[in-house]
Amino acid sequence: MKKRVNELTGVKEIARRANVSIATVDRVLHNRKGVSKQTKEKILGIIEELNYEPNLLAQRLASRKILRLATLIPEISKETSFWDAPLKGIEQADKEIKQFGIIIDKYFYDQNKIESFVEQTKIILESNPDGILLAPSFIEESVRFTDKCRQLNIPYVLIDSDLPNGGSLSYIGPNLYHSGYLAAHLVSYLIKNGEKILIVNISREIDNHHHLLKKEEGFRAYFDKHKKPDNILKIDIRDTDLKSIEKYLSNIFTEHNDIRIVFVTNSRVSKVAHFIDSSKKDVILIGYDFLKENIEYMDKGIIDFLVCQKPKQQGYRGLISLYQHLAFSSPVEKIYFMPIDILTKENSAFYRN
Amino acid sequence: MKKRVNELTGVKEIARRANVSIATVDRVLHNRKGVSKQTKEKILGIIEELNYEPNLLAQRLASRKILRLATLIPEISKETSFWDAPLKGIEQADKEIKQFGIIIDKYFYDQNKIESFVEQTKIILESNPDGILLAPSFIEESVRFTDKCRQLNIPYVLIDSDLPNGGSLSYIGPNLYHSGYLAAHLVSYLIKNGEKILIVNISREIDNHHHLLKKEEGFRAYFDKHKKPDNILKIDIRDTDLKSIEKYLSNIFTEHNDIRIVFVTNSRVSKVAHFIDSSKKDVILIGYDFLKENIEYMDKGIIDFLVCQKPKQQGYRGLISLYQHLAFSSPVEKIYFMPIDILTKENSAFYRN
DNA sequence: CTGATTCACGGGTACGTTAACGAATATATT
DNA sequence: AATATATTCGTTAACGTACCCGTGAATCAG
Repeated sequence: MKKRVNELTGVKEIARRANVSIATVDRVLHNRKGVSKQTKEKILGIIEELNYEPNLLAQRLASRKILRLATLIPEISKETSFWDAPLKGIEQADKEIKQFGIIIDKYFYDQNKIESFVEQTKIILESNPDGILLAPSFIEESVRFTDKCRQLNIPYVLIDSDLPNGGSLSYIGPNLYHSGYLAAHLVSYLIKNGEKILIVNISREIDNHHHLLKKEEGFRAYFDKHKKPDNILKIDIRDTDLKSIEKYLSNIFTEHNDIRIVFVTNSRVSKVAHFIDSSKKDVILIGYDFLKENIEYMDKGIIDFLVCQKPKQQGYRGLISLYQHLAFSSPVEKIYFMPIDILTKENSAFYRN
Repeated sequence: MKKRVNELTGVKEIARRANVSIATVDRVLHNRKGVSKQTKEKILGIIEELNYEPNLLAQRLASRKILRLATLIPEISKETSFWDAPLKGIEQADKEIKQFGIIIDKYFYDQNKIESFVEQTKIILESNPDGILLAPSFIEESVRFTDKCRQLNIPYVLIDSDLPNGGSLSYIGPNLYHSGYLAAHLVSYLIKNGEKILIVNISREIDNHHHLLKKEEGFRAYFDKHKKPDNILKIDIRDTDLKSIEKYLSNIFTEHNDIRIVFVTNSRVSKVAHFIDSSKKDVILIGYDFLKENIEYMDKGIIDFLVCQKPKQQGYRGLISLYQHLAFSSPVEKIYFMPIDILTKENSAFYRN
């Protein structure tokens, strides 16, 4: 540890070289008006020459601005604990940037109630935040909301699924199509001739369903492009309670006793696992997401593979992106696809969500 | 954006409540001497009460300390570009924390020359850094070096492989055993009865070899615990040039024409891929690391799976840990195992190293 | 009892940046 | 020409913390 040497950087040095006060340098740096063209260019030249970079610490410290960010994601329901992870990411980001003068207000909606979503968006707009992190489950309503945000010049970041209207500061989430494609690729290693594949979609709300269709599309696309297995079955289940699900599954398994691979297009795979487990079927089960209940079935050897896309990171990165954009106007990747992680019994213990 | 409200936090508020000056509060915070027991306790009480957390920005800004960190990793050789990734991580960390008064000096050694390693450690010790990031390829010499560091009270973080003497601030890297175990688990899905597995170790230096043995051990352990495949072959190749490697492989493939799975225990898998490709063998090839040449063979369909452990993150996290420990004495995970990532042709494009 | 030493504490400046406020000069208006 | 208005710039007080230096009081040595 040494004393800091007297470096010749910073606004002070720039001011000295330009024979002006630091206030003038500051004006140029934030290109505010009140500086003659001449001196402005002179200062810009010196900034270039020194390739000055502002001290972020001092910047944030001296800035009396407070940034208020709002997050809107589904509440954690009994049906699925998926949204626990993004929330954790949000909380972590909150903790890290709280000191930097950032206030984060968290809002939640019920994934089964569109009204709750709309209501929360209204509350958020009234609070007039500086930026928004949104998980847009309901497409139409989300489009309306984000259009409004653009009108009001409030930047927003989307996580988990994208919207068709564009204009977000960034999308951070999975490439659904490719995650399905990957799953099919895995399956291609696992399946033998004559065996059947079963695709299982479990979802109540139509909007979320769109999510699943994208994955299914990718899944099928793989087999269209490569050697097609003899038979791909599919079942859509619109109830999310265990009993209904088991009934549907039981039916289709009775009808087809040569199903070898089961691909569940979302995190409800644990419910399918419950059925497979109790009915002692010998199938390979592939599903989505690093949830406690899924991991348990993986450890038991019922679920073979889980595809996962770092939901916690999505929340975390989303907020950090907003913060960096607002505080330092740093560039943000417009589309940030999460990696498509493959989990098995043997690497899940090391996974970082 | 609003003005910051007049909050009553910070040393000033503590000082006000305790009827002392901020200097005294500061003394207590850094528990330096010069404060009577009475007032110290009073101040500590108030700190507790407000659950005061120091403003890290102001802390770093006001601190005249400069932290100097040294990194020592293998240089990027023609033989393998593996160390490019950790270096990138180091550079990224450098960029991010440069402003916080951190100077990072990078040192490199030749993985084929122990002397170069020893020499660099000497230079580093002479420079008397505040912390060290080390990739300890040569075990014995590294132990000697780190023992010295502990004597001198210089904290160090290990990446990529751990050392037996303990005492590091943190180990950040793979769990080699489990990565081999995982690979075997994958293989168990892919292999059919009667087919043979070939393990390929390619390494010149004995020390690095230890790395590979750990993976092999994990790999074999899986099959010891589960149904054992009929035949696991193994070949140790001590030359790293393509020609020698191909000769060895050619021999063993001639001898055994029913090898179905090839498991290469490190990143040199691309050289094996070259052989497989040109000799048109139909085998499943599993190897390590997200290197350009490996990805190319994966895209061509020659390499089926790559196991990868975020080498860039290792460099990045290592430095960040050191920084946080030294600057804020924040707690650091003693062992941080990287996730064991499975890459295939279909998810490698989304991978973040 | 005097001088030196130690102890407990406060004053004040610095870190690099922001931005409110106001001064000085130039230009426009009547 | 006198006044009003714009333009261009400097002074200065923050932001929250670190730490040097100085002061007064208590304690100790001789």
